Amino acid sequence: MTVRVRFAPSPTGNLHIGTLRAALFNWLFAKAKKGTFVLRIEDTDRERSKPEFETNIYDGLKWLGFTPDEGPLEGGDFGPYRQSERIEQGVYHDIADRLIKEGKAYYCFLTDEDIQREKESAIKKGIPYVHSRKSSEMSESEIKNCLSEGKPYAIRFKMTEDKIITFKDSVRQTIEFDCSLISDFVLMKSDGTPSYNFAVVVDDALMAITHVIRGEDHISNMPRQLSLYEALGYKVPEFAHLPMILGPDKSKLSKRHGATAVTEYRDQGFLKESFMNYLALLGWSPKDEQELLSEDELVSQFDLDRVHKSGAVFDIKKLVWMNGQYIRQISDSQFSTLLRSYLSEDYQQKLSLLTEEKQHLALFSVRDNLDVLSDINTYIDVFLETESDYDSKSKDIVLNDDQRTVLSSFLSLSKECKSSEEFMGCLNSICESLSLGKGKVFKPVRLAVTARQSGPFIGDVLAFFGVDRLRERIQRCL
RNA sequence: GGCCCUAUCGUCUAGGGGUUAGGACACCAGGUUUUCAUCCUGGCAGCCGGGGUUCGAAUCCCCGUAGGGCUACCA
Repeated sequence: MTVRVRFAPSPTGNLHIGTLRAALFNWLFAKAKKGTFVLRIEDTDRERSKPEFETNIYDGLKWLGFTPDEGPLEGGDFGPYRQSERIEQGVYHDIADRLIKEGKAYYCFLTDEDIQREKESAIKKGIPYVHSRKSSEMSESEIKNCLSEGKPYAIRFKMTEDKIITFKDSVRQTIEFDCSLISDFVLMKSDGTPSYNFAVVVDDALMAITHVIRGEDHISNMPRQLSLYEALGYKVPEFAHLPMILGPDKSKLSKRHGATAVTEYRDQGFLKESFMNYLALLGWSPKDEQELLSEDELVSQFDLDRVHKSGAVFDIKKLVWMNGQYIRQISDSQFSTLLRSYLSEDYQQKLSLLTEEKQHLALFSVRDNLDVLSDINTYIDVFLETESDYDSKSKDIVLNDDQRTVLSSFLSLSKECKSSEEFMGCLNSICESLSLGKGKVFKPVRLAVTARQSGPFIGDVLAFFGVDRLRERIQRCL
């Protein structure tokens, strides 16, 4: 049987790290098993679901290349793939009706206040709250009356009592629940939309999902969902519950931690390679100790049996390190194209005025300095600022005698220099002839030439400006 | 409160009866072009606690403790 997995986000917010990691694991599993990766939009929350969030989810998936095999935009044989559209088709309504007829569900006319009162009295008595099931005892004529009066109602599922329900999780071991502790839960809300627990079971079954891979926060829903599978006579899929991704305070990663949309990481200049690689290592580990893994390596090595059980703190520092690794690893042309796209419009404009050679020099001189690609805008300033910008900074430069000596000897020795290598040769020979350490020579040159203490590789900087412009700047400092 | 899950360096993790408990990030020191970096080398640092089982426990079991999740007509 071919594997069918699904990624089922709700468009009630931008795509977040935790959600994306679930997508990644589903996608990796589908690729590894040559299965089908289904995208289902769970937009049953009419209040909070927004089209722009669905777009953001698509943007995030697209960035990493997780193209759904079936989904709202892709289509497929098990559609529609938006729950809102499935509601319109009456999918859930029909099934809920069937459960009522079979006596497995009932109309519930209790108001929020009624339920609140039940809860409070349970707390007072110190016993766990379980829904009272009052409405299920109504006679048929009572029900008809309420219905014809137009009284708002929900449809509740009658939980099996006095039963221990068990399932085997692919990540953990056997987990069991005592059903007598679980309330009759809502199948259809009073607004006619299905609840999460109902919709998820119906859709996973109807979409022939074979493996449900999702966050650990769904474990507590298992007794409800498993009871539904049983009541509906559906085949139960395999379940794998992924550990949570945590913030620095070890609670579930959320906006509180500044957990921004996945697209913001893209916009800052994290590479999709490093983002995917890092995320894969959050909750899963390969057999050997290699940590830098390509997409293909990830796919070929991924398996559910190496998924971890405990939560993992999202460590931006390691992501940054990994991003640097990939920035230095990708091809020159890839680097150049990608990096240019992160340049501000102003810098793009200024850069385009330069020769190819100078553009290349400016872009590649900072490759080792970059953590994220958008950093280019702070580094490249030294190459693109106007002469008057430079002047305003350089006028405060104060040089000592040694530094003046270095600069004058640079002036006389660098006349023939053109390339980065030639300039470095020149600087090194100054070190020797003046018996000075490299820092004593490099520093004043950089200072005089750029009016900065640090910056891109000095050889490239000198080659970029060329002898004439260097001479001009240095003489103004002396 | 009830139910469920989890527990190896600060962080991500390997290891699952006998290991000098391994790697990575971060941090510190040294070396590369005494710039910021990159890169290389070295260092610091860990099995939550208590009981059992066993010749032997970080590893298996139980109990604590801690953290997390769920307890919605959110998903």
